[in-house]
Amino acid sequence: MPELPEVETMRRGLEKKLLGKKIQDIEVRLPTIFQGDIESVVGEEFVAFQRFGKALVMQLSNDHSIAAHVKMTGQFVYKETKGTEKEVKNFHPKLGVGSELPNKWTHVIFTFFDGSKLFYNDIRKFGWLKVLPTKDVHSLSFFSSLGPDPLSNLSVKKFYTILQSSSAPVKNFLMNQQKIAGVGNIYANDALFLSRIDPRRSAKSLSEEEGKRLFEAVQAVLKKGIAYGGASEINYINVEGGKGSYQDHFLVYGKEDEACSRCQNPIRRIVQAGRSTFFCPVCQT
DNA sequence: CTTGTACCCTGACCGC
DNA sequence: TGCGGTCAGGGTACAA
Repeated sequence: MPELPEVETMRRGLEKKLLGKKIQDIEVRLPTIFQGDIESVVGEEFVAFQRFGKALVMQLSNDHSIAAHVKMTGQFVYKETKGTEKEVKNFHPKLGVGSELPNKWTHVIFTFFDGSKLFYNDIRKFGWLKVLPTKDVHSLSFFSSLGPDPLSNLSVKKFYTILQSSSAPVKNFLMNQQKIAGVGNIYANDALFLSRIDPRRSAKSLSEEEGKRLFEAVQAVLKKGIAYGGASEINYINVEGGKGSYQDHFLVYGKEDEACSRCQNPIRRIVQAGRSTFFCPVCQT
């Protein structure tokens, strides 16, 4: 579920909590999730946290980085040596994580020299963490094939050019990370609703005006998602163990049969590329 | 080249 | 209460 706004919220949380922290130890409980040499980062400190689409790159003081993708259910949670009452309260048990860490879904534990810890939890084990030289990060196939990020290095003109290169349904286009990076199912649905474009239309069929409308809608929903701290629809939580609230502001996502907020006709659900699409068949054309 | 589909995995949910 | 089946979806491998 984590898409650009959730990962950006994570990035900000990691930056706030971990900048300058020195790694004392990394305990890997599930080797399939963690690749690379731990020894090459022990004793180093975090110097920068970047995000590329839905992926994170945590840079260390010795020219190495830890690249990470949390996929569907990964969580980074930071805790001081002794959890304060407030931290425990913020920790949301309904999201599948109890107040005690580590738990059965904790697969990697970072310990810092000041005694604080960072836990990587992942129910479905789809996520990954990789230690590698910083200069090699963008050679990883995942990063090298990533399209531009709609909130940093993408202009409306470039967006339209990329849009014109694909005959796939525009919904699939938005979710294709090779075209643009960071948009997943929730924000793709909401951006198409906001721009009043039918998700079934071919990407290249959009007029210049529609392309501009869609681009602005994509940026708007992503910014709104970040402003609400992301969507905790399934089990996303932030670095401090708290929830986001964008799920309370979905425009169409998950609203099958509910009245369209614009024209009151029922929202319809269809499946595109194996994913649910929610849209208003009357006012999205 | 593009587009579609199965799969990885587990928890939630539904019907019986 | 519990059991089986289905669904959710990011990315990827592979088929068409």
